Amino acid sequence: MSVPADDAPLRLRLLPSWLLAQAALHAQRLTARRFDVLGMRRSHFAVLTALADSGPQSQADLGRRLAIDRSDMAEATSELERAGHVRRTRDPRDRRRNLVALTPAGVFALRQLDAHVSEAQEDLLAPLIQDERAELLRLLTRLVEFHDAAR
Amino acid sequence: MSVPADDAPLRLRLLPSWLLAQAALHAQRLTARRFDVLGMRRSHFAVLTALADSGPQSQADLGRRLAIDRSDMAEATSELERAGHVRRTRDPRDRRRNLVALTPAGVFALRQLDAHVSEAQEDLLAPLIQDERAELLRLLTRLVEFHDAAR
DNA sequence: CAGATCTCAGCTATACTGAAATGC
DNA sequence: CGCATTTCAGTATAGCTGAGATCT
Repeated sequence: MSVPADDAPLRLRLLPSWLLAQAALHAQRLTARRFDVLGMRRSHFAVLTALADSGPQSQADLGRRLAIDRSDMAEATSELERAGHVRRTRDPRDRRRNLVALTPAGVFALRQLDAHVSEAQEDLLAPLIQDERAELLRLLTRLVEFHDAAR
Repeated sequence: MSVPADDAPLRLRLLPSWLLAQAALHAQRLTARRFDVLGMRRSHFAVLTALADSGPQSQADLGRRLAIDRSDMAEATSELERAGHVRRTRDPRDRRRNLVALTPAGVFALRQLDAHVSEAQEDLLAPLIQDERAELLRLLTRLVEFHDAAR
């Protein structure tokens, strides 16, 4: 039985950036499958989640919050609108902005997505016990916050 | 000061797959810059490292070791060959196989890459102390090995 | 005027699939 | 024959850039 993690050169196996890339790839495969079934992608889930969390927002705000590019936000929002999951309206107080808001169908879709995403997390973290999961989250959060701030 | 990690919805901030994606993206930005300067990409570095570690190998073996697709391996190998960093020869004992071997220029390039990659790791892990770095490596390795095995 | 927002066209890297040619 | 290896063409996603139109 020969698998990458066993056979990869030691230099790579000990390289944080390589490990992160491999782990993220596994995570992405686990979630992508589920999003696919519902005809969605990660960015759609992120946008719906942000709207449920903080209410109607402009695309620019969503993009900043979710670290999604303005250009990709425009596309994702269009797709969500076409699917009936969000409504886009001109912000009357600043007519440059699109106010994006959840529709009832969007709320429903998000509930389905949440269930699928939770399953994927369980699959992803299967090899770790509770304390290890918490520690991994803590360390990743520390990394992400540090590098987000340094921009 | 508003940055994604502070403002992102709590559901996302606590989502392992999301955190992994964000962390891997930061890691990738840190390494990509350095590879770019040398006209290389991550797969080139991985291939050179595997060849330095275990000697001449077929593309199929390299692909399995490094979790790089056969198709992408063919392209990366061609690019490395064009740059003079590897030599491709038909394996006389199995003429389906390309034996890929490091050239002196490849050894030299790898030394440069190693230095740049090490810098990037330091930048990436800056917010963590030694014990935390070791723990992160341990947890990521556990994750990756588990999911590699489950294929 | 400078600067923010949105949109669109287009680019690159990465991961992956299908099929053909070749050889075991 | 079935199967492995390499190559090529093509697909999809993600991240990103530049430019133009619109608005503050």
